[in-house]
Amino acid sequence: MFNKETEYALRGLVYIKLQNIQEKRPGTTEVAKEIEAPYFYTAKILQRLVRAGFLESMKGKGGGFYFDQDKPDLTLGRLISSIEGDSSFTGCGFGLKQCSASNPCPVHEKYAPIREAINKLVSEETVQSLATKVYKDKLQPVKKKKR
Amino acid sequence: MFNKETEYALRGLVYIKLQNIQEKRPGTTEVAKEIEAPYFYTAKILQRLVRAGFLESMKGKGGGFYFDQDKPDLTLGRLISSIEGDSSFTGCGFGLKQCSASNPCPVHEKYAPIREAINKLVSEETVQSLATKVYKDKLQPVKKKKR
DNA sequence: TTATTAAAAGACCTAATGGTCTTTTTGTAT
DNA sequence: ATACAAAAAGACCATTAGGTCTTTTAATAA
Repeated sequence: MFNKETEYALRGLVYIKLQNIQEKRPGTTEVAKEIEAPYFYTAKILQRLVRAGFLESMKGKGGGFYFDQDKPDLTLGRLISSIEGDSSFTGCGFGLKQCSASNPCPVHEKYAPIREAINKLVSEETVQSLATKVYKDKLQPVKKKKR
Repeated sequence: MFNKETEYALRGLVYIKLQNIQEKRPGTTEVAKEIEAPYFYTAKILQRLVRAGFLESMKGKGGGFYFDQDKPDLTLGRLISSIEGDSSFTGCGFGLKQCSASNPCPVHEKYAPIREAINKLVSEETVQSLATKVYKDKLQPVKKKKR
């Protein structure tokens, strides 16, 4: 669905936040292992996220990555479009450029509700909200249905 | 949303079908112009579609591309996954590989209805159904709302 | 104040996608 | 029968995405 960089970024950030909740600051090695991404590539991606201001880092012994609690939560939408551009959300879902009279796009209407749902999802959910969910699931696993 | 090849293929096929309805068989030149894609690249893509059995072609004077009316309609899903692989539809929407207990994917549930809607759309709509819509819209433009 | 640890920077490589062009084959109209 | 028109084949090139590695900078613990 997304490109590799976005996927690694998303997974890495959620993991980092998850560790932060537990008062830990994971480093590149740990993150790369956890998200099953190549070490150097992970390092590069995390660097970019720091430069973009989405993430903080500490050098030296005991260093690692962490989120600034004072900054607002990072929505999936902002993260994704910072990496892939916002064409993923704004463009016509089926890539039929002009939806004009002379060249109408026949999928547009049918795709509209889907695009709306996606936009809702990525503007409501944040890296932090996802990490929190994972954390809660860890503590208290989902109840099984009766059988 | 999709890669270029998929986009050009989709747009090209819809255009070809649209011409077929009007008893015409467009050639590469015409298709490329219409979909605003590079001539040679369009040629290559159409060739692939013919080889894949999605489309027929005629060489020589008066030649061009057309659909075999006896073949079943080509769903968007089949077209897309023949070009991009089916990972676009089957994978977890947010690329968080394992949705297991140890590494749960927190977006999965929220994305599920969206994926379903997409799957429905791409399995119901076909190149032919889209072309027919465009054709009808051409003949009888959408009614404007009162104002 | 120095050794060690970890991120930052940036050069570099590889594979995949996107795109171009020339030559060959095939069909059809005349 | 032949000229012409059009697709088929396939080599080739450019750009981007994905990935690797070495060197540098900065922080901290001892």
